[in-house]
Amino acid sequence: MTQPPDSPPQVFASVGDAIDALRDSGLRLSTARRLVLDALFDAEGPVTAAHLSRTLSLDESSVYRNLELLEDRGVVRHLHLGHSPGLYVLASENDVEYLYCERCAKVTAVTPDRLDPVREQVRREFGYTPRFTHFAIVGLCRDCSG
Amino acid sequence: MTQPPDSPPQVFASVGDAIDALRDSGLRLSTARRLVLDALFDAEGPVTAAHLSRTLSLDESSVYRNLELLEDRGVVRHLHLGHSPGLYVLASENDVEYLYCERCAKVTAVTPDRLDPVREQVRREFGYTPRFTHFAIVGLCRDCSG
DNA sequence: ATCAGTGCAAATGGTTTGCAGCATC
DNA sequence: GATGCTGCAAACCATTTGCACTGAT
Repeated sequence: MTQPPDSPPQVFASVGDAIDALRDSGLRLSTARRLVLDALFDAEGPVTAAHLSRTLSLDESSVYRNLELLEDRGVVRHLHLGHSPGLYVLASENDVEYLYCERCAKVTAVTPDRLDPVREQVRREFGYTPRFTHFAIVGLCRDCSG
Repeated sequence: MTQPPDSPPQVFASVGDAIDALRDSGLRLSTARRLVLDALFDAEGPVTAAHLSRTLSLDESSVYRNLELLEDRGVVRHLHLGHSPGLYVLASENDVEYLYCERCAKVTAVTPDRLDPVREQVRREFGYTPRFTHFAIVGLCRDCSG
């Protein structure tokens, strides 16, 4: 169950910085933790816990525990594209929002400011301020909406 | 896995009509099926399979099988509000779209035409045509967005 | 009498939890 | 040496599937 801003995003320039900060807050730097952080720093985009578990040869429960801990600390966040399992990314100052094609699975990531007009329109019209960082906008991309 | 328009919505004025149509298409009218349809006709809003199973004293697998069958026939559809399990409703000519507050769980249902301007804006700007019938717009309602 | 539809039980996928041992502080 | 973190196993929730039996046609 993930509520809005779990914690303010904590952005670090490198794995080292992130680890320093974590150590300072009284956590240990285990091999698994370092591997997960490394992988997230290197990742192209959001990845699943299963993927991390497989590629890093770590137990899935351990991966989930680390991701949860990092998410609580604001270092990581997760999102859902339609029915997809949780996808994990490093948090960034301005968390990216996603559009997802439910037909061809194409994903487009955009900075929140680009969706602000949409957000504003929904807020004015319906009183809800949408957040597409955690649950993507789901629909059909240009190619699929024929 | 649910793709866009599973089938065009089949709208019936009463349970009887729906059942007639189903029988015509070669299906049997079992007690369980009738109970599920009755319950959906009577329901205030979208309900879970678990809820139907409990209140109707039917096996959950049977409920899921009936819902799936009805969804394939366009009589029923299902949706997700954030992390919620599947919620099932009768299909209607113009399927309602939902806004969901991830803080207080408030739900607002609106007719698609009211969201058309938003849809159009997203389409113009990003090339995606969002469909909020299956995955709701998730964010904060007025009261919760302080 | 046929065979679609049922309940029960077991399997699935994603995620969480309990626990005993290991490794980091 | 204390204890945070690990892997393993088992549990969890939502959903699906296999199967032998039952009941609508």
